[in-house]
Amino acid sequence: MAEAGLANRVERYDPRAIERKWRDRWEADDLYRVRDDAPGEKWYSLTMYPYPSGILHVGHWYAFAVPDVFARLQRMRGRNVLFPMGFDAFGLPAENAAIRNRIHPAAWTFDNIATMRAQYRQMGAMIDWSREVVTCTPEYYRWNQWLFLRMLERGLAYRANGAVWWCPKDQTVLANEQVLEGNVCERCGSEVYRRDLEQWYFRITDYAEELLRDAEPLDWPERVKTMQRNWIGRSEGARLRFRLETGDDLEVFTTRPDTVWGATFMVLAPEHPLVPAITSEAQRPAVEAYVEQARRQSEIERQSTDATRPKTGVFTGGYAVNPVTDERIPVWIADYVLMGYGTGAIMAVPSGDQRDFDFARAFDLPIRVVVQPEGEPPLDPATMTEAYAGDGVLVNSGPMTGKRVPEQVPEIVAWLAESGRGEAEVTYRLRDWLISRQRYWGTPIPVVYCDACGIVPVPDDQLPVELPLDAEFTPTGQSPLVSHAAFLHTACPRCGGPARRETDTMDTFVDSSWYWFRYTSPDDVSGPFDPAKAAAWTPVDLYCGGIEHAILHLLYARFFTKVCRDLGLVEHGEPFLRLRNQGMILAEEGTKMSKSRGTQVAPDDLVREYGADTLRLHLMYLGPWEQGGPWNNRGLDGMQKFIRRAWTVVQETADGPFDGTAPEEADALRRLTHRTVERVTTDLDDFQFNTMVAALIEFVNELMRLKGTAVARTPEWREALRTLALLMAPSTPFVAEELWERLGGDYSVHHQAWPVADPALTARALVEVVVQVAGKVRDRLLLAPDAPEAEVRAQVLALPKVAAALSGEPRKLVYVPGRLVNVVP
RNA sequence: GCCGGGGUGGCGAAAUGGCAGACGCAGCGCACUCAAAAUGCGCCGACCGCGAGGUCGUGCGGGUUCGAAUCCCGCUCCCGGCACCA
Repeated sequence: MAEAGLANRVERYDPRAIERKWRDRWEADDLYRVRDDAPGEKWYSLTMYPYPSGILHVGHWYAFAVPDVFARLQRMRGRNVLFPMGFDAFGLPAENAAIRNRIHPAAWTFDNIATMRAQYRQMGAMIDWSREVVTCTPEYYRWNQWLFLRMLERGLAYRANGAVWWCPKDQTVLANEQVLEGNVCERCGSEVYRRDLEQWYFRITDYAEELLRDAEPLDWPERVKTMQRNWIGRSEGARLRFRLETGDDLEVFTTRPDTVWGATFMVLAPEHPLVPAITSEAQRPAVEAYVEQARRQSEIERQSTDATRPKTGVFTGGYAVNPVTDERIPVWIADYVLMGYGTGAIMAVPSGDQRDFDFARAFDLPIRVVVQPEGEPPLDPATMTEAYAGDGVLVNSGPMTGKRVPEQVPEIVAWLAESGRGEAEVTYRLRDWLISRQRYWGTPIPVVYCDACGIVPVPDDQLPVELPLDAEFTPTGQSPLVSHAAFLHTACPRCGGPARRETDTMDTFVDSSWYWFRYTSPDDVSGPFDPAKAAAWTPVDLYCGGIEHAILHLLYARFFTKVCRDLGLVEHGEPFLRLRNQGMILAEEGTKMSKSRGTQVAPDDLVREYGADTLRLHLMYLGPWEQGGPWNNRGLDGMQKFIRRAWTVVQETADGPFDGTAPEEADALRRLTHRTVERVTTDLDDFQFNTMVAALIEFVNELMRLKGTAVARTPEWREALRTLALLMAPSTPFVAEELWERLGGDYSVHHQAWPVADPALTARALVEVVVQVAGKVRDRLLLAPDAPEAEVRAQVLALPKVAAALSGEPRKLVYVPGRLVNVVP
């Protein structure tokens, strides 16, 4: 009978039943509802919201379940934690899926959201769904429009000509990703080309300096900061003025104003506005042909072309005057000069710049040495094989000859400025943000075009400009909204006359540039968010997401935050104080997971078989979270085994009685418990989830070893079991709740305080100290961690193994208390 | 080309100046079982040795140190980012 009773008491671990039970209970109790006024210091943990692409794969779990562990730790520490969730619901894939399957993008999107929402519930993440944000709803994108209008008022949104892809057959603009290799339209296969069209831009370049400077103190991965720094691309130099023979001034930007005496020709970007004016009649056909050919290449293509590609270009027939030498120098055009950077024109100094050197050699243009490296034989233009861009002394440089560079560059710039030839300038690589998209599934840009009044913003009280759901979005070669008469034709808000709406929509990166503010007041109808609530919750304390957003999203989000600050909506200028990037989960063979090749791993099947807790642990245990790596199914069994062992220990020993004594063993157990608390806590704080799990496993392994001994009847054992449930709560929320209940704890384990390690108990009473002779381990000693050196020395030298390895007196003895002794012969 | 990150058992990894390989997977052995599964316990870098034990070992070559996977110099391979930005 007794045996049967015992067998009944030890239930089998059944993840499906346990997880269903607690999921229902938590939802019924609204366990994860976040209250603005709850006690505790606020903690805003944010994970990049997903695109509703269909179903969750393990990558989504990796990105979300692991940060959930961290957020749960903060909550148990007594913080008031916001850990919200939403969907980045506008975008190209919905439109493409709609065209392919003939369903409406809205239907496709909301179906996917429903599926994915249910999957996130499986995960056991502590999401407060009442704060969910879905960006394709008018309640959300209305505020994209509102923010756009505020930016328009301040000149931060503007309309300008920009080069875009144009398909002559479909008569439409194409997105960059619709242009296939060889500059071919993805729909009709026609050759496409660049065309200047008016587009909307955000003036992010106004914030270039601030974006650069404010990134420095952020607790972000260094590589992300470096990528942003490079993207912004600050260059110090000077703007110099050259006089053209047509009478126009031609301005150039250079980082080497000290080399202007070596400028022997000039090069303009093919699109430069002065090209037609400076071109001679004799050269005009060649110039026009070159300009036309350059137009067919995208800016991206031109920028990313290998720098070793042979230089191409054409002489315009025109000349400029070098402002310091008064020499007449030829003006060329070449596609290695980019219209979008600096002034779109350069002074070419072939002796000091490799590109100019290559160009000069290709077209037999003069080269003059102006910087001579010190202590080297004089450079000779006739025999040089490459440009010299290093330090040195100026030669052939009129009054500045003999100046050392770079030390004396400021003096040279001052001299140039005094004589009116130019001035110091800082230039950035960053371009303004082109937000127009000739696409349907996005936020309509809230302006109208009136023949009488021009561009007229839609007044705030007419927002949102709703995206019509009955638009014909199958491909006709036209932007969908253009053919929607009821949308297109409207009355001018200013004069009441007939007007046309803007039919372009906004880049979906606009949606994600402020969404975390919306979580703080998702139902606000008076503004994008409630400034008081935003002030209470933001900036975000911890932002988690993929490294692929290192530049665009994170830069745009920082820009929007600064704009919101300048609009008086928030006080801070940086949205995310701490950033962590998860690595990518790859398919088992180490390649990217792919839907089409069937290498995606579906978490639902794994949850059915193992439960969410096991899957969460497995993802944490795969390796360092910031590194990612190939998926494997096998490790799941190990994690399941760990949970079952924890389960077994608790089931078998939870009922006590805990009235026994075992002085030495109980003391050792307490020390182990506290040491485990310390390891788990510091590993979680350091985002080292894999070693955190290892600490839990070691703890359970030890409890397994001890469960049949007297120590399992002591109060210390009860403390150990309760601590185990608490330490498991963030990682395995379901089974931890079940164990906690079994241990008689108050509901819920997720409302308990995180255990704190007592430093007096984390130290071992005795430690094994390694004894080395000449750096080789010869023996070990059990010593108190603070044993005095004299005593240790005597003990060590008395060891037979040490004596054997040593002849005579040691030269030296190194003692690191609690670690090792090294005897140096 | 420039800037990051990395190279440790059969595999994922740990150790960031102090016992290399914690922990897990796989494998092997034992117990339980009629048997298998499940579970529990043990072994598990290479070489030499019957054994006690010894020698070697963290991509390669050097250096610093009583002591190096860890720090420094040089090289090599892999991954990521940027790349004609004047």
